[in-house]
Amino acid sequence: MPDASPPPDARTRILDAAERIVQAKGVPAMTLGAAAREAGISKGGLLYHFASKEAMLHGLVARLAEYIRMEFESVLAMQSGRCPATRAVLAWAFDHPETVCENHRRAGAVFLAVFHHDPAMLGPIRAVFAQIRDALRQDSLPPGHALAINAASDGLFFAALFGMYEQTAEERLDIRTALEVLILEPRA
Amino acid sequence: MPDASPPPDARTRILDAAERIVQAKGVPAMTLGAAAREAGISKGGLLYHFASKEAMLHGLVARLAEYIRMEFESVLAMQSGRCPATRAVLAWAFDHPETVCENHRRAGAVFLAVFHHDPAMLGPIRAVFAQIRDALRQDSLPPGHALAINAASDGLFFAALFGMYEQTAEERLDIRTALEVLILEPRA
DNA sequence: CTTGACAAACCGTCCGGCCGGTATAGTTCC
DNA sequence: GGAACTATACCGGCCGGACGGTTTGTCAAG
Repeated sequence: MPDASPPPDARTRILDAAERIVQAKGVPAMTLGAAAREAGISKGGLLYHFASKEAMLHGLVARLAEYIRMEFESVLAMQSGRCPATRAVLAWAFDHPETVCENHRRAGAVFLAVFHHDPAMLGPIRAVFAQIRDALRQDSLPPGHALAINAASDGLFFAALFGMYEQTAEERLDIRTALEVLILEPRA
Repeated sequence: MPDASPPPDARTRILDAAERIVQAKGVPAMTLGAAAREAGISKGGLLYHFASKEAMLHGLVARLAEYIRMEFESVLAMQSGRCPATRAVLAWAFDHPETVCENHRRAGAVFLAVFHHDPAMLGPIRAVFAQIRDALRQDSLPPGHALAINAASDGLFFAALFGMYEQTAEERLDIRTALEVLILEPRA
C-alpha cells in the first residue's frame, strides 16, 4: 500500500517537481517522464509512489486544496471587526508579499493542469471555494456585496493567470479602494 | 495560397467542428482527426485548409477575438447616458439571452484550447481586452470603479468556465446591484 | 531472504504531420 | 471545339515520435 503514508519525502519531492514543470513549461510538458527527471528519479520510481498520472494529479489537487483552505483561514484569523471574511478575501487578493504571489502562480498552474486532465477532479478545490463563499455569506452585508468582491478577486486572479492584463500597482490599489466602498457603504 | 480567402465555407465548418469538440469533450479531445471527422472531412482535407494544428488554433483565436470585439461594440452601442462602457460590461455579464450564454461557453472552450497549446497565441484576445479596458477608462468614474466591475465580470466568467460555482439567479442579480453601486456613487 | 524503493527497458496507442493519388472545374492553345 | 494542362479541394494511408503504463531486474536494509 504505497499510496497511504510512506515517509512522505519522495512523494512531496515528486509533487514539487510536477508543479515546477507546469509553471515553467506549461501543462503539456508535465509528463510522467519529465516529472520523474525533475524529481531526480526514474519513471518507474515515480510510478511506484503514484500508480498513475491521475493519482499524481490527485495528489497535486489535494495538496492545493489544503493549502488554499489553510491560507484563507490564516488570513481570516488576522481580520478583526466587521465583515472579517470579506476583508480576508480582499486582503488575500491585494496584500501580496512575494511568497504569496509565487504560491498563487503555482496554484494556478496546478489548477489548469488538473482541469485539463479531468475537470471533475477539481472537486476538492470547488469545495474550498464553496466554503469561502459560505463564510462570506455570514458577513452581514447586503446580499451581493461580498459575492461581488469575491468575483472581482477571482477575476484578478484568473486574469493574471492567463496574462490577460498588465496592471500598474496604482490601478490595483484603485480597484481595491473601489471594492472597499462595497464594505463601507452597507446602505441596503 | 489556401490560407488567404478561399470560399470560406469549409474553413468555417472546420472551426465550428473544432469548437464543438472542445466544448463537448474537452481540450485533449480536439485532435486534428477528431476535428476532421466532426467536420465530415478527412484529415488530409483538413490539413489542406489549415496547414498545421497551430494554424487551426490561430483561426479559432482570430475568429473569437473578432466575435468578442463586435459583441462588445454592439452592447456598447445600446447604452446611453453616463458611463456607457462600464454599463456595457455590466450588461454583457448579466443580461443573458440563451444564445449569448452559449457563445460564452464556446468562447471559454476556445480560450482554454488555445492557451493550452501556446499561451502566447492569445495575443488577439489580450488586445481586445485591452481595448475594452481603454473604453472603461474613458468613462469618468473614480479610477478603480470601472476596473473593479470589469474584474468582477471576468471573475464570474472564468468561475463559470471552470464550473467553480453554482449561482442562483437571485445571487447573480444581487451581485449586479452591488456592482451598480459603484456606478451610482461616484463620491470620489 | 524478504521487502521496500527504486532503475531500465520495453510495449501499445495515439497524435501531428506528410505524401501520393484523384476527381472536378476551369483555362489555354490549336 | 476539343485536347492538354493546371489549380482546387479532398482522400486515405503512412511514419516518426512521444506518452502512459507494465514488467523485470537490482540492491541495500532489516
